[in-house]
Amino acid sequence: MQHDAWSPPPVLLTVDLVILTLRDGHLHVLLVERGEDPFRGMSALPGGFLNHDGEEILDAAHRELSEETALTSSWVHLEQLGVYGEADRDPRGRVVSVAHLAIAPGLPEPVAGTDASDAAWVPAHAVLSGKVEVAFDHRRIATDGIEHARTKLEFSSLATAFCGAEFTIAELQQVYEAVWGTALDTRNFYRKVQAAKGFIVPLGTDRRSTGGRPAQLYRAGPKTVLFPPLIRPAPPAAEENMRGEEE
Amino acid sequence: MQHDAWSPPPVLLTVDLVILTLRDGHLHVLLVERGEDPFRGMSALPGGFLNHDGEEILDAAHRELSEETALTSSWVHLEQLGVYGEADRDPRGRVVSVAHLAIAPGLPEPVAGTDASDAAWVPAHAVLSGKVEVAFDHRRIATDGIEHARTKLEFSSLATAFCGAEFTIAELQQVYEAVWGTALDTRNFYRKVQAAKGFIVPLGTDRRSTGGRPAQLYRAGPKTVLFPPLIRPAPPAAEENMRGEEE
DNA sequence: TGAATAGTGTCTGTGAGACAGTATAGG
DNA sequence: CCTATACTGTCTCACAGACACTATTCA
Repeated sequence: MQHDAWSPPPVLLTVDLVILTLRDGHLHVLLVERGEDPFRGMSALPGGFLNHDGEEILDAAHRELSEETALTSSWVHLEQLGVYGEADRDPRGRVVSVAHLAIAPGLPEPVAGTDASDAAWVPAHAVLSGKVEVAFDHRRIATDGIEHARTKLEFSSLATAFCGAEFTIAELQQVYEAVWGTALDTRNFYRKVQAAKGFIVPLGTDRRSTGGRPAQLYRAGPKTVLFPPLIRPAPPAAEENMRGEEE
Repeated sequence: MQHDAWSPPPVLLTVDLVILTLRDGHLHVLLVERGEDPFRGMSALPGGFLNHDGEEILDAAHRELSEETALTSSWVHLEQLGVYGEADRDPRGRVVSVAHLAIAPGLPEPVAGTDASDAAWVPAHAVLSGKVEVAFDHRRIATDGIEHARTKLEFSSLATAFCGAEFTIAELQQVYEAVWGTALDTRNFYRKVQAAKGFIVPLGTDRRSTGGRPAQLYRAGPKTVLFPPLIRPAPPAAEENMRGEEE
């Protein structure tokens, strides 16, 4: 942190958001259509520059989030993901982006932000697979964000952020299945979420009917870290290479 | 990432390093004595501003690392930790720091860097407990870095970065014990590290004598993520509150 | 042969996955 | 009573922690 008399080179700081939600049982990412150069007309993650008046980075992320989704801070999970600052990532010059991960309960419809021409929920697999082109290094950022969410579902109560204030265990299971992209055994899932004390707490005998037996309602519990964790099933690996990546 | 005609406020970017190593069986952090204002004479994490010529953030971290420890990039683990950009964290103005975590094998002696008056290995607990005062928000950064390393030891082969190219299982166990601050059962440790295929690979029948039976030498294996992981023993909790933090 | 370090084998309980049936509502 | 959804109980196996002894070198 020490410095000499020479003035260090200033950079421009932006905040970019990987906003995830569940729509019809599938994981979606919010993308906006860029209304300005560079990459005008192309899809990109929502985000923007810091305000002038010494705005905090996290505050800027909250601001962008509410501009894009009309979501209040409550019931939204927001955390820092990492810095993306490669020198050539933005043709305008040295622009360093602080990426954030936001998790929101299913939202009715996207809201066009002030800066963006249009906003839309895009299936996560379309972004991951490259079927949808995105500006800058935003595919990388989105990929990192989704993987971060997948991992964090195992060890934290992050999944409840995809649900509203009240939810059933079946809904919670759908969250895990959608984010992980795998089917889970209902009985084992019930056992495990209830074994992790402090994860979810039952709301009296409340219920909600959809044509079958009413379901118990739960809300998020006080615990942030899950113990025991809900380990993600290993994807079918090519024999003797179970889980574990080469260097 | 969209922007208007107004020019966004530039910020100054620094790179700060949490460099960890093992010395006489204890975890140590490298601190430098600041030679410049602000906080002149106080301890701080090594770091500095980006160079002018479009230097990459990771390159800057490598540069600071070698300036401070005379360590080549090889055998050093270096990864991004996070961004620390609170508006009032630096009295000079808006200075945003990209913190990095570096893990190095035991180094003989610290090397005074170009910018720092002095550099010294400080026991991690002295920094965590607050016994050593550090400048800026560097205690927070160091705390986050150490916790990150502790967690990552469970699921990745990071521990081998604390060792040289060749090491014994006993040495590897000392790494885990020092970083986690707990004693481990030798027999279970042997079983687990050998069960995680690709973690360590034996080097023929090489050996090294220190007065007892020669030990098998190993080197780091190709796998980066450990499966099964080496779960950190839960610290003795106050009954019925085993692992899991309040919100 | 004694000291010092390296390495191994077993038992037991808990948790994870596989699996099938019961319970309660609306029509 | 049929359908649709919510929930529960058991068995088995693999892994984790606790624990004690054997192996190899040097002085």
